[in-house]
Formats: sequence, structure tokens, C-alpha cells
Amino acid sequence: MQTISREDYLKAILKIEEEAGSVSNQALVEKLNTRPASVTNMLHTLAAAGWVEHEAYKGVRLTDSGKEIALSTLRKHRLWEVFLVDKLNFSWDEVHQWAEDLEHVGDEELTNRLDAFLGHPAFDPHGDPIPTAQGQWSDGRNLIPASKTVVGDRIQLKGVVDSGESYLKHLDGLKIELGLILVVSKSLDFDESKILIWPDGSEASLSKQTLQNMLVEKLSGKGKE
Amino acid sequence: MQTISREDYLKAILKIEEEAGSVSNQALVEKLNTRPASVTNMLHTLAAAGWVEHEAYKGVRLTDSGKEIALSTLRKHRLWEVFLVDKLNFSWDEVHQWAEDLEHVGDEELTNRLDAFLGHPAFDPHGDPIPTAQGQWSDGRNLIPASKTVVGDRIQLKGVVDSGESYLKHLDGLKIELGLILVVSKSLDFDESKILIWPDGSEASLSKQTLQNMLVEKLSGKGKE
DNA sequence: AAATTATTTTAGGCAAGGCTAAAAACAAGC
DNA sequence: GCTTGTTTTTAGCCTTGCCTAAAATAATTT
Repeated sequence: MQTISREDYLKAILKIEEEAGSVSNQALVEKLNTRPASVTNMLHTLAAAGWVEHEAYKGVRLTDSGKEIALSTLRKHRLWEVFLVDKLNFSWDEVHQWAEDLEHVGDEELTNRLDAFLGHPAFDPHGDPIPTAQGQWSDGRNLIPASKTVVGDRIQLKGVVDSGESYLKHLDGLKIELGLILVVSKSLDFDESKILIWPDGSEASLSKQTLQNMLVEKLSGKGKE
Repeated sequence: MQTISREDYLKAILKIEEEAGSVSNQALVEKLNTRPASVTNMLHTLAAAGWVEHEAYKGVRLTDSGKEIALSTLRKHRLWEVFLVDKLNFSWDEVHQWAEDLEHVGDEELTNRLDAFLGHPAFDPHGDPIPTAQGQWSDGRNLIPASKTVVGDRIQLKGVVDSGESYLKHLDGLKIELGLILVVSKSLDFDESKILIWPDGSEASLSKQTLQNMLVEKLSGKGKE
């Protein structure tokens, strides 16, 4: 049967599969902030339930039924995040922890009604795609990290790689939010930082690290590539 | 620290205190559908946390801090019920189980924002009063069971005693919902049932048991008392 | 008051899911 | 091929909260 902890593991496995291709116990230890022995334990439980295939020392893979649960949990998580931001006016850096709890509440019916109530959003407040009720992974976008842009590019922020609270607060401080359009004005070889121009004409310098975590879309190319 | 189970116990104790004055272990066994030994166990835990005062064989009482947690949990429960009915269009008989989960999510801040989003409702979908953020128990209404009405009374349904699914579905079948205004047309001594008139002129007979569970307000007395 | 019945508590287990410490397996470097 | 270091597993323990069965206490009847 599904429990909170099991859903958390399945979701973590799904995300690591996406990010890294294969899933090591070590990766789960880091993602779930737990100990290696706990991971081994839980993988046995998940394998016994038929949600993952696990061969000792060889890593894990989600089965179809495991993937279904993981996607459903992720869908709920992201829909609740939209709810918290759009309806309760929380900021994008405040919602993760509550969504972490809310994702374990409700069935498909409730989730679909929530989805309809929110207007069938395609992306969550961090720009991550929301799986559909059919488990479709709808990210047909071609986003690139802002660190890969060149002088002259007009770019729009569409997502973030790291949606941890501290990074998001950092962006808040820079008046950077999803949908913001920026122009790359200067690129410094020295430390790979860039100077960007805001729509109001103001400028600021962003570090390499900040840029790497910003997922942007290149708009109508004013860029000199 | 607060856990789901502890919050459930505190909420149950609060409700039994309201309903019955004093709280026996037996009452908790019934309300929480558990075993006597489990109740004794948990009461020790709650007493150790300072949330209840418990003397062996003598019953329990909430302390101030215990009551605060219980009221906050009840508040969350009822606000989420309003959300499910008003925003996600569930019917009043479908929401209890989900609210039972949702009540354990979020802090005061989230709850207050939900409250504001819902327009500061005073009552939940079953007519039960919603405690305020300050823990005020705002039921200044003077409701009576419909079984205590007399012929000629014009009454409005404001709440139910039993908000279990089967009773609510029974009312649904009779086209009875919160806010409905009825007129008592006949009272049968035989089985203490009554015949009532709907606003559209139709009539139906309600059993004693059905009437006892309907909490109504007497409107402008057309009644012959 | 004594006996019966009902309620509550104690005693002892069980399952989930976490942990530490130690052993085993794998991967790399010499 | 051995040695060293990393990763994974095993072994064994802990906590929460549930359970059953039996003992203790209260309440009710006779």
C-alpha cells in the first residue's frame, strides 16, 4: 500500500532518473537527506510492492506502476504549488514545504478537480511542467541555462534548475521572476558573469552560478551569434 | 511534538468535551475507532506533552495548550471542507475524509490565508461553526432539532447533528440542503414523524430520526405555539 | 456488602521506517 | 594482482502508535 514515505521515494527516483539517467542509492541518500541503510531498506519494500526493479549493487529502475505513482505524486505536488501561489498569494520560495505535505492528500478525482479549478496549468510556479492526468510529461520547451547566452540575446526566464529557497530568495532580491525578459548586455570572460538589462532600463551583473540555474528561452533574435 | 495521531486525539477530546461535558476513554475508543489500550497509551503521551491532564480511571481534560492545538486543527478541518465544497464543487457528503488529511497540513499563516481566500466563512458545509484564528468558538446561534418543532413553524436548516456520509446522502435524496426553508404541516403522534412543505409546494414525511439530526432555526413565527 | 459487569490500565508484541556500526562488494590506482 | 577508497548491504537497535490478553479498578445489581 502507498504511504507518504514510499511516495517520496518514488518521486525522488523519478526525478533522479530524469536528471541523471540512472539512480544510485547514494543519489537517493542526498535527495532524501537520509542514510544509506534506510535507502536499501526502502528499496526492498518498493521492490516487493512491484514499484521498482532493484538488483543489489546495481541501482534501481521504476516499473510502470511505480512510475504512475511517482508521476501522480509529482502532479499533485506541482498543482498544489500553483494553488498556494495563485490563490493564497504565497511567493515561489515559500511553497515547497507545504506542497511536500499536500502532495500526499487526495485521489485522482480531487486532483483533477483542483487542476480544473486552477485552469489546467501547464507549469508550476518554478516553471516545472505539470504531468497531465494521463501521466504525460509535457515539456516540449527548449530551455537553456542563462549562462549559455551571448551578448545581444533577448531572453525570458521560464524556469529554474535549483528551486531551493535560498536561490529563489536570491532571485527575488534581484527582482527576477518567472516571465521576466532580459537582454544580455555584456559577458565577462574573467569570471563568466554577465551584465543584463531589465525592461525598465536598469542593469545588474549576475554571477556564473546564478546564470546556470536560470532556464531561459531565447526570444526573437536580436542576438549577434 | 505534534503528529497526525496526536492532533486527531486532541480534536476528538475537544469534541467530546463539547458534546458530553466529560471525556471517558470509552468515548475516545468510539470516536476514534480504536482500542482501549491505545487510548490509555496516547493519553500518557499527551499528558507528558502537557496537552491534557489525565488521572488514571478519572478521565481527561484539555489544558490551555492542548485546547489551542485542538481548535486550530478543527479550524483547519472546517476551512478545508469549505474549500472542497465551494471551490472544488464536492458535495457536503464527500469532503470529510479529505479534510481529515488536509487538517494536518499547514501552519497558522497558511490557514489564515486560506480563510481569507474563502472569504472568512463562519460555518462549514455542515453548518458547524469555524473557530476563529483567535480560537473563538463563534456559535451564538440558537438551533433546535427539527423534531422539536410544531405544526405551523417555518424553519430553516442550519446544521446537522450527524454529518456522516449516509445521513447526508439521505438528506440529498430528500432534496434537503443547508439553508432550505420548510414549513411544518403535520405532526404524527404515532411515530413522531412530521410532514413538511418545501418552498415549491411539495410535501414529504420525515422520520423522527431524520428530524432529530436536523438543526434548524425558527423563522418569523407563523407557528401556533 | 457481595457479586457481577463494565471500564481502564498494564504487559508484551508487531509493523513501519528511521538510525549506527560493521561487513561485503565494487572501482581505481599502483 | 593487490591495495585503497567508495558504495551498498546486513545486522541489530530505536521510536511511534497500533494491537491482544490479562489484571486491576470502578460501577451496578442483587
